[in-house]
Amino acid sequence: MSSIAGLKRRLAIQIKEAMRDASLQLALLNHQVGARLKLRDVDFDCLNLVSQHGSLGPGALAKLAGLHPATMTGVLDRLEKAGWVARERDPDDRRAVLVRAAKERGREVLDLFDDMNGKMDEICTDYTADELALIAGFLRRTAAAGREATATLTE
Amino acid sequence: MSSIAGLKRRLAIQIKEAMRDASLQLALLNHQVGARLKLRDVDFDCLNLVSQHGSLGPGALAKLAGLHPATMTGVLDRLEKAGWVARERDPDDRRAVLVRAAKERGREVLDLFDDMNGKMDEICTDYTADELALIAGFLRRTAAAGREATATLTE
DNA sequence: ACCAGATAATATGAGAACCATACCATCTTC
DNA sequence: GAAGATGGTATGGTTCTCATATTATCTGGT
Repeated sequence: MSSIAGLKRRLAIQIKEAMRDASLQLALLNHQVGARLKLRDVDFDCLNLVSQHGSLGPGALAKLAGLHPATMTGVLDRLEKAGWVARERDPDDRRAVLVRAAKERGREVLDLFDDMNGKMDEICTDYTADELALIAGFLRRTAAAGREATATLTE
Repeated sequence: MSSIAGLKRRLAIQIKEAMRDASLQLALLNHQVGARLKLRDVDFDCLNLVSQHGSLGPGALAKLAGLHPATMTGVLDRLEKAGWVARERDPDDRRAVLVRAAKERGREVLDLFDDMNGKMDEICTDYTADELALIAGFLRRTAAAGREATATLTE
């Protein structure tokens, strides 16, 4: 009943609930930040993917985001017009296009996340270095799990 | 340079990066799960808000989700038609409407998250009860910070 | 080298979504 | 009870999404 295993099971449930809540809240925060930047949610997600992956084609990006390729054309049109990304021709394949994030506007995003970042820093001060490393590892594993679960669902 | 404070600062940055990555991946996972259920991203978010808050009106829901009230009418029309939520009249205020999540379809969602939940359980087995409690607390504080940061941005 | 088929991206057009405004019903205050 | 506030939704114009078709380029087989 109150075995260690049972306790851990309950804690795992709490973690999943808390992660779900955090995920929802961060999505809503993204929505607000995006709104300030005149960015649609899906556009913001795509911009983040481009930032993360460095440089990739519209097709690959559409696959990652779970969007139709034609939809990605529209997303990139908006992002390019607003100066968030640039389309470059792939030197090795003249059909292909490479999307690159424009570095200049990164500061605007950071400013809007400033409040949230400050709060996260405050929270972090309450933990030891070992504890922070533990949490960082957990979050990285969670992100990886999300990536895999998404891939499983799309294949 | 390699003081404890400096180390902690670097770890805090890593945590913020990992959290941002996890948030993006979970958003993409939500997108895939939603797609299987014929749910738009925004509809899924609203459904989660209703599940979380129990019962509330379209107006309050629109405020939480950062949407225009008229948009929420469309969201609720879709959710109601597909049987995800029910609109009930508020007995105390005949203008008002109360939105309630329909319990029946919860299983469908859980099934689609089954893979992700299993992966999270696996990850959790690698931590002690104390560590899990620490992580759960951190996540709850992160969710709260997100809520506050969003509120600050919308006011 | 050439041709057939595959691949990358985008144009087109139909249907749907989003939201500003207007509107109706009901509540609250004086 | 009247005036204004509030909650929700109908309407209509703009924008977005995506299936399909199109164009340009690449690849493999002969």
